[in-house]
Amino acid sequence: MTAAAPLATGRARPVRLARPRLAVDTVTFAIEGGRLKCYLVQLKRGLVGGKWAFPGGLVGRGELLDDAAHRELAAATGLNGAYLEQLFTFGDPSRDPIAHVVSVAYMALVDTPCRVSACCAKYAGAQWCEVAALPPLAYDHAIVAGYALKRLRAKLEYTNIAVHLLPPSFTFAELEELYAKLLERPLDRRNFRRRIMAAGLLRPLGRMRYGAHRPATLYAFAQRSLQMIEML
Amino acid sequence: MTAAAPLATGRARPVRLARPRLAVDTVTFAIEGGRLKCYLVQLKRGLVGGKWAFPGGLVGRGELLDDAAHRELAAATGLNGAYLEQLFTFGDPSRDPIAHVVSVAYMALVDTPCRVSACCAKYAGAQWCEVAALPPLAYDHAIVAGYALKRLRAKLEYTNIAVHLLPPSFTFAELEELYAKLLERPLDRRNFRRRIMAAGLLRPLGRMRYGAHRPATLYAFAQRSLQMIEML
DNA sequence: CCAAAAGTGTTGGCTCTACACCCATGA
DNA sequence: TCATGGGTGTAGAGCCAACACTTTTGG
Repeated sequence: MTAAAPLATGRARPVRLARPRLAVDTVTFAIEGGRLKCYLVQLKRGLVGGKWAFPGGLVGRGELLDDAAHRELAAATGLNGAYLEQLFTFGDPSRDPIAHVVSVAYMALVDTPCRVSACCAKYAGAQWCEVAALPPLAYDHAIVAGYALKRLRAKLEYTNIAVHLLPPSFTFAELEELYAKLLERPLDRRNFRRRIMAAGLLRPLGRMRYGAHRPATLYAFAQRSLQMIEML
Repeated sequence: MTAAAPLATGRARPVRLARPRLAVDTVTFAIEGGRLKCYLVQLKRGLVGGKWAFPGGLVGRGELLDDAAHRELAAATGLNGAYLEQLFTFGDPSRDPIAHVVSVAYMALVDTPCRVSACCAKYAGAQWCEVAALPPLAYDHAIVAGYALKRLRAKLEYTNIAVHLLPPSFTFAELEELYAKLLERPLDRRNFRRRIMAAGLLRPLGRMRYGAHRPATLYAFAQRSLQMIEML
C-alpha cells in the first residue's frame, strides 16, 4: 500500500503536482508448510482498488521510519516487534498512478505465519502467498518483492538472519530445508552441518524432538542479534 | 545539506509538525594524492549555518530520486553523469534540528577531483576533505559518511566499482594502492595481480607509462558497467 | 652504475567437495 | 521387522597465502 487514504488535501492543487509524500511498505516473509510465503493485502480504494500489494502507508509527522514500518505491519497483521530491515527507497513519481509517493521498502521476517490476525478495516483482504506464485501486484511492488527476496537470500549466506524465520527450537533438518528452499539448490547434509557448526551459529538444546522416526536433537541459534559469519 | 532553503511555508503551522519533507544527500568520493577524500560544502543559513555537510536538497515535484541526487551533485560540484548509488534512507525526525526532513543518501564516485568547479551560491564554501579526518558534520552526516565508506569498501571486494575512482588508464601499482588504502591492509603484489587478472577485471592497453624508473604497462577496466566478481 | 619501481612462480597448508553407510525410533 | 528420516568421516582436488629475486629504466 502506498497512496494516502485521503488523497485530496485541503488545497486545490492537483495531487500529482504536490510535494512528494513519504510512505513505507513492508514485505513480510515467513515459512509455512515448508514454503516461503509473503503477506499480501488487497487494496480497497482508488485506481488500484482490488489489487494486491504489500501493506504500507504514509509516514506520520515526527515519526521514525522504522516506527512507521512497525506500525503499518502491526496494523495489517497484528504482529508486534517483528524483525524489520530497511531495503531500498523507491521514488519513481509514476510508481503510484495517483500521486507522487516515495516509498521506503522494508523486509520483515516472521516465524509464526499462523498467528496473524485477520486484516484490518483498511484493506479488503489479506493472504499469505507463495513467493514463487505471486499475483500481479499494485504499484512497483513486483520489483520490491524481487529486491526483498534477493536481500534475504544474500543475508542467509553471511548472517544468522534465519533466526527470524524459525521457531525458538528446531531440528537440523528444518534449518537445512530452509536454506535449500531459499537458495534453490540442494545442500550436502554433512558439509552443511559442518559449516553451520563451525560458524558457531547454533547451540544444541538438551532436548529431542520425537516423531514418526528416529528423534532429532533440537537446536536454537546462539544469538538472536545479527551475527556476521562466513559460510556457504 | 538537508533543510529546505525557505524553511517557513505559507501556512502558519510550525515546520516541526508538518509532513516529512524528502531530500537527497550525496557523499562523493575521489582519490586525490593517493588519499581517499570526500566532498563537503559549508552551509549558509539557519541553525546549521557554518557547519560542513554533504551537498543535498529537497526532491522536486515529480522528480526521480536519482535525478534529484544528480541535480544536487551537479549544483554543488559542476559534475554531470557521475556514478551514483543509493545507500540508505535516514528518517529520524530529529536529524535536522529545524524540520522533519527524511534524507535518501547516495554515494557518488568521481575520478577527477580537480575538475570540480567552485561551489555554487547555495553554499558558503566547499572542499575536498580526507575521509580519515572529517570535521564535525551537520545533521546525521557523520553516520551517513560511515555508511558510505562501509559500502564502498564492501563493493571493492566483489565488484569492479573501482572503475569509477580511477582514470581511464592506470598502472597496476595504482590499482593496488587504491585497494590497499581503502581496505586499510597491505596486499601481496603477486597474489593481488593474479586475482584481479583471474577475475577478468582488466584489459591491458598496448601502452606504457614512462616515469622516473622502469615503465609500467597501462590497463583499463574491461567493462565500465557493474560487474560482480569473487576476489580478495 | 646505482636507485627505484615493475614484474614474475612455486610450494605447503588448508579448505572444500564429493560421497555411503549405520542408527534410532514408531508403527 | 521394516520404513523412514537422523546422524556421522574421509580422501582427493583445488585454492590461497606466504615468500624473494630479476628486470628495466632514468639520473
